[in-house]
Amino acid sequence: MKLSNYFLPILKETPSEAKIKSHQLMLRSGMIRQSASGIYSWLPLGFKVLKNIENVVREEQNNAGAIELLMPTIQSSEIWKESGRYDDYGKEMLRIQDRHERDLLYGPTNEELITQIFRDNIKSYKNLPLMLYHIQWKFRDEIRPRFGVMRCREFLMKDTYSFDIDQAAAELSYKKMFLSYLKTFEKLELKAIPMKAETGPIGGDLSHEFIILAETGESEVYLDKNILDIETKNLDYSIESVNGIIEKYSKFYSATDEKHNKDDFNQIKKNDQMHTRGIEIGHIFYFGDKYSKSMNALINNNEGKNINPQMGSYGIGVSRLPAAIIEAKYNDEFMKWPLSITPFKVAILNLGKNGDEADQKSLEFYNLLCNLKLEPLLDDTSDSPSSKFKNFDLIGIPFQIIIGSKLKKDEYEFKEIGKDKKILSKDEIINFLKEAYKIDQ
RNA sequence: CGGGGCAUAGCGCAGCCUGGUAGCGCAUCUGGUUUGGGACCAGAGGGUCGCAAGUUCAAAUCUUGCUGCCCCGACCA
Repeated sequence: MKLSNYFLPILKETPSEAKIKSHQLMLRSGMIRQSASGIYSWLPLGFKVLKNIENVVREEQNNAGAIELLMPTIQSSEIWKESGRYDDYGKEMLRIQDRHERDLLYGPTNEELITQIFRDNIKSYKNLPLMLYHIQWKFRDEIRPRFGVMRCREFLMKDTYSFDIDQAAAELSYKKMFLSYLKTFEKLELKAIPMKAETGPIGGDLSHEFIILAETGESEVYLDKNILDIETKNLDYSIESVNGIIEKYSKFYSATDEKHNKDDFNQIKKNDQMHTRGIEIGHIFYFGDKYSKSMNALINNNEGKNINPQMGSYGIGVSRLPAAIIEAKYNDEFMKWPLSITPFKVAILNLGKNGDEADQKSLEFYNLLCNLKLEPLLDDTSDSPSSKFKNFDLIGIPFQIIIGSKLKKDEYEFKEIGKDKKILSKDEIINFLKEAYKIDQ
């Protein structure tokens, strides 16, 4: 993409309504614009990041054996009346009437709908276990939206639902998701810590929140530092690995303030005690037959008896993640996106003038990178070099190729954000990028 | 919903107290000079001062009501 053809409205100044760095940065770098309190438009740059995150999440759901489908944003009130949540959910649910004065709602979550789909189509234990998920916009009419996309009313969520024949099988599904969450957040370069959680209005008794540490986080958290050292890089979905995963974490103390227990916490060595804040980026629940029972979802077990399947649900706040990642990775001078989700893989800063050598070198390099699927963003505007430097440090594309008039024919300045500039040849840069992004050719 | 604050050009703000021609910086457009860490000169465009009512000869400015937005709290992915 050439910047001269792109839509990237960068703000030099910070809008006064943004109070935390992720919100400020997302506004300044032209990722989002607010439409109403807690409701945002995603501009091209932000949209790319969002879609890339969505894909990382999707890929790992698929690896875990979950199957993607898509349910609507608007739901009928009927099924919510069946489960009893039409009244329980309260004012957070946005209720709508159509022209026939039928009661509809903008879905805040999808347990009812997925249970309906399940009960209408699955009748036998032979079809279990089953994990279904979708990535869809939700609406919760929060009392107080804040912090940009971190806590908004309309948000994109990945929600998975598991159906199993009995509790033991359901716990295995739960552990699978637990593991897939660790892998997902690992790919996003986030250190996510699972913590035992309250189950809230969704109900049930086995539940974990996945939290990343950040001073601006909304939850207070207490933990044993050693939990941060648990290795998540080489996890696989073997039965041993899945079965052991929760135990690995339960060896070390970690809790949000709701579940915090002072006595337990004080048994940790003083040096290992950590009290800080965190951002919740995922939440998983096992809730048994809460919905399958109230909504009369029945399957035949291997004795020919009708039973209610055991269910769980597993959410990841996809639209919250860009902000959470910024909170975790921005260091007051520059932003560097994780390679797995960066909006462009490499930036080319053309410091030359129309038609001069640097300009030509930039275009050639640009075309080459496009052909290699290294998705470059070329700054071909006539802005001053210094303004280009500032803009690109703000946007956070991990690598920059800087092409000015200083260097010889096959010399280019190459910078990885946060590190010193190097002078490299074209081939060296391309090999480096191919390796960084694991592109073979 | 309780408490606090804000609303003037795309963004950041001044003007309001003490009523009388709507301003500054950035951004935008035109022309020119520039070009390695947010360049310079000259010119231009852009506003029902959030909405409504009231007071007044006269309201961005004073009064009342409404709406929107932000912050703190209770609630949450």
